[in-house]
Amino acid sequence: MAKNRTTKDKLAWTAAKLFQEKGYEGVGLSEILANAKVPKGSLYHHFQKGKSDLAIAAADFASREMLRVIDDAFVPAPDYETGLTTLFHKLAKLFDLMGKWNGCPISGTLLTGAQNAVFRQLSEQIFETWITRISQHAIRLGIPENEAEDRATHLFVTLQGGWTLARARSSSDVLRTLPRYLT
Amino acid sequence: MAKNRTTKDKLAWTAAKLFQEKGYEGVGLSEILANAKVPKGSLYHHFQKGKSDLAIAAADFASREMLRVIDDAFVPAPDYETGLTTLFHKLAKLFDLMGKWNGCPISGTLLTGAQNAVFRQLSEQIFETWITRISQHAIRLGIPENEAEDRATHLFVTLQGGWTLARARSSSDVLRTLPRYLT
DNA sequence: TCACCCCTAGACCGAATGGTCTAGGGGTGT
DNA sequence: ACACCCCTAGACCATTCGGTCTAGGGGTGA
Repeated sequence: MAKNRTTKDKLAWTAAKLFQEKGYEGVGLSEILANAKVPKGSLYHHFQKGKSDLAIAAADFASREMLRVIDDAFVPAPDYETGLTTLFHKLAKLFDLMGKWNGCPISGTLLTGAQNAVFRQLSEQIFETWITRISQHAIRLGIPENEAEDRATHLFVTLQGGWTLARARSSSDVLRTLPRYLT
Repeated sequence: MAKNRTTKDKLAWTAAKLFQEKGYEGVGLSEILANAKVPKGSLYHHFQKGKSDLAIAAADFASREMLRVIDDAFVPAPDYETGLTTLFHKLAKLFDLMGKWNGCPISGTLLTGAQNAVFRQLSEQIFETWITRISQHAIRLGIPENEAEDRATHLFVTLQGGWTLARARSSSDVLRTLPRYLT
């Protein structure tokens, strides 16, 4: 987790954490403010549109962190399968650390609540970024180019679904068994 | 979709629909009441604990419908692979019908919002019901018993993740390509 | 040292939230 | 025909929601 150097960062970080736990609609501004120990005036100074701008910043924040985890798993890996297995194990550990409750930071923040074209579009863009990144690692690790995108999508889908099941079960075990299906 | 014979059913059905669209926290009581054309007094007569009881009824409702779709796909299938492919195609069609926005009715209703032990537990129970049902079909269609649970879990995870990606992309295409990974 | 301005601080706002409570309409059993 | 009671109906409640606005603290540049 990054640190809260500035007030703006602190807000984005706190919001990301809370949205992931309870979803966009499930968190009130007052709760975010109280957690970040920042007054309302500061929020609206840094994020003119208020809660929705904050959600975008939070999603961006979370996405960058996810990309970091992906890189950490795949960069040192000798092949795609090893990288992927490491990724799932890393995420299982993360899941446990977060109290076995949190959902996907992106769908929890952007795909919850009323239809919002901007949110939906941003979530799509972020997901494609993840898939592309995984795909690049796959190619680098010897997966044929015409297969890589497909493999990456499969991985993403499995991860997304596995996380949901893990959440319902309150157990990260599923996440650790999933690589079996992807090799 | 079942019909709204009684006021109670109408409420559960309307709530299920709305929770699936916007999540538990994203829907107000007043919106449900207006859509169902039912006064508040009736709601609290049929569901003493109010919104949370309504969510439980809605999830139950949605779960039964999902089981029906699963059966519809697998019962006439000659083998597991065919059944599974039919299931994904049926759900893709459903996804399109619902305006390409709705999420999983269970996670949207129960796994959104603040930590709630009852909701979490119910979601787990419902998901396991689905997996068990799929597993039973698998066995009936010739999958070895010691593999069936595993295959069913894999299917569920793929479905759950695929639906999320379909939602972000506003396209049911992914859902149609997923069976490829499951055979 | 002083003026400037970025940012913090929180009081305040109307609207909407989930929930409670009292009345009364209308179908049913006798 | 009457009494009973299930259910509808919606006014009303405190609380919280997201958002606006004015004041002032405090660091920086000249």
